Amino acid sequence: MGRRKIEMKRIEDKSSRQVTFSKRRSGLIKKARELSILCDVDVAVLVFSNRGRLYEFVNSSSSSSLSQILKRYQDSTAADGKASIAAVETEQSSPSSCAEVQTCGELVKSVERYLEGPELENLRLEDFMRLERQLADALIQTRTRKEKLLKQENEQLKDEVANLIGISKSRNHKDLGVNNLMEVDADGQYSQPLRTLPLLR
Amino acid sequence: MGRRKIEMKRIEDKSSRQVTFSKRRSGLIKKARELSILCDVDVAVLVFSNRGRLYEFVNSSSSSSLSQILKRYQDSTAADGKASIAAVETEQSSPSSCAEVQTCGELVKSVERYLEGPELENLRLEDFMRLERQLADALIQTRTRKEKLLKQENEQLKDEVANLIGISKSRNHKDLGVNNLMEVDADGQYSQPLRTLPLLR
DNA sequence: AAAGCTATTATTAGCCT
DNA sequence: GAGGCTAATAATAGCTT
Repeated sequence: MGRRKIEMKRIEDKSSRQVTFSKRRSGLIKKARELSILCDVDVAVLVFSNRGRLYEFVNSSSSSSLSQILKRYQDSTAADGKASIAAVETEQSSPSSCAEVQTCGELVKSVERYLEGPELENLRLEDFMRLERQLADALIQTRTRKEKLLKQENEQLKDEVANLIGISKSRNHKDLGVNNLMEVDADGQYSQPLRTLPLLR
Repeated sequence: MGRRKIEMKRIEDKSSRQVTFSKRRSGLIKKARELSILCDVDVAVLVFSNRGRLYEFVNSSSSSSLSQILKRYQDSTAADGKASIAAVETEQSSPSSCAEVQTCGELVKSVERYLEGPELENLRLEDFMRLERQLADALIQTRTRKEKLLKQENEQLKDEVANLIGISKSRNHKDLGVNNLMEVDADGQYSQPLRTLPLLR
C-alpha cells in the first residue's frame, strides 16, 4: 500500500529496511492495540531489532498468564539478546521463516544427514533444537493442511447429499412417496450435521 | 477501512466481535509475518481469546528462548484449538485416560495455577516432566478422537451419496437419463477424492 | 460459524525536506 | 536519520449466503 507493490522478501537496502522497520513496527503495534480493545482480548507483540532492542506491546489489562510468561521471558533474555542465531544456521539451509519452510523431502533429507552423518557426536544442542523446531513446524503445517482437505471433502459431500436429496425429492415425489426419503432424513445425519466435534466429552 | 469508520472501543455485539476478532487476528499475524520477512527481525505475536485459546506467530528463525517457550505452548495447543487436557492437579499422577479428562476451561485453569502459583519456584523438574507427559497424552487422545469423528462422518456421507446415487439410478434411470448424474460425477469430487495429501506446498 | 463481496477507510513506499 | 506528503496498495465493516 505504497507507491508501488513490493516483493515479500528481505529488503536489501539497509536504509530502506530501517525505515520500513520503523513504520511497519508502529503499524503492527497499533493493530495489536486495536485488536485488544475492539475484541477485548489479551494481545502481546514482541519485536526484536537486529541489534537486540526489544519493542513490545502488551495490553495492560492482561493480568493473565500471558504477562507472566512474558515477564519470565524478559528475565531470562534480558542479557543475551539474539546473538547466537547466525552461528547455528549452516549457510545454505533455508532461511527458515514460517512461510519459507523447506519441503518435506528436503527436511527429511536434513534429518537423515544429521542422523547418519559421521559427526553425529559433534553436533551441538542448538542444532537439535533448531531441527526440533523445524520438524514441529512441518508437523503442524502438514496436520493443518490434512485437516483442511478432509473438512473440504466433507463439506463437498454434504452439499452432494443435499443436492441428491433435493433431486430425489423433486423427481421422485410421486414414485417413491415421501416415506423412503423421510426415513433417511430422520436419521438426523444430514439435517443435523455435526457442527462441532465433541472433544473428549 | 470498512464500509464505515468504527469507534475504538469494545465491540458490544458478540457476533460482530467474534467476526472482527477472527479477521483482525489474521491481519495482525499477516503483518507480523511481513515485518519479520521484510526487515529480517524476530517477531512474536500472542493473542489469547477470551476462552483461553492461544493464537500466535513466532518467526521460526528466532532461536531466542521466547520461541522455545512459545513453541512448547504451540506444540500443545496449535493444531487442535480447544484441546482438552488431562487432569493436572490430581496428585494421583495417573496416566491420563479418557475418563479423567477435564474440560478445556478446567485444564487451562490447572495450568495457570501451575504457572502463577506461589510455589512455582519450588516445583521440581519431575513435576514438569509429568505435566508434559499428561499434556502430550491428552493432546494425542484429543486429536485421535477428533480425527476419528471427522472420518466417521466422512464415511457416512460417502455411503449416503452412494445410496442416493444408487436410488436415483435405479428409480429414475429413464426420467433423469444419465446426463444429470454424469455432470455431478464430472466434478471429480467423489470419483477422484484426494488420495495423497500434498505435504508442505 | 464460516466464506465471499465491495465500498471505504487505513497503511505505507517512495519522495522530498 | 527523522518527519511529512500522497499516490497507491491493503485491510476490513457491513452484507450476503
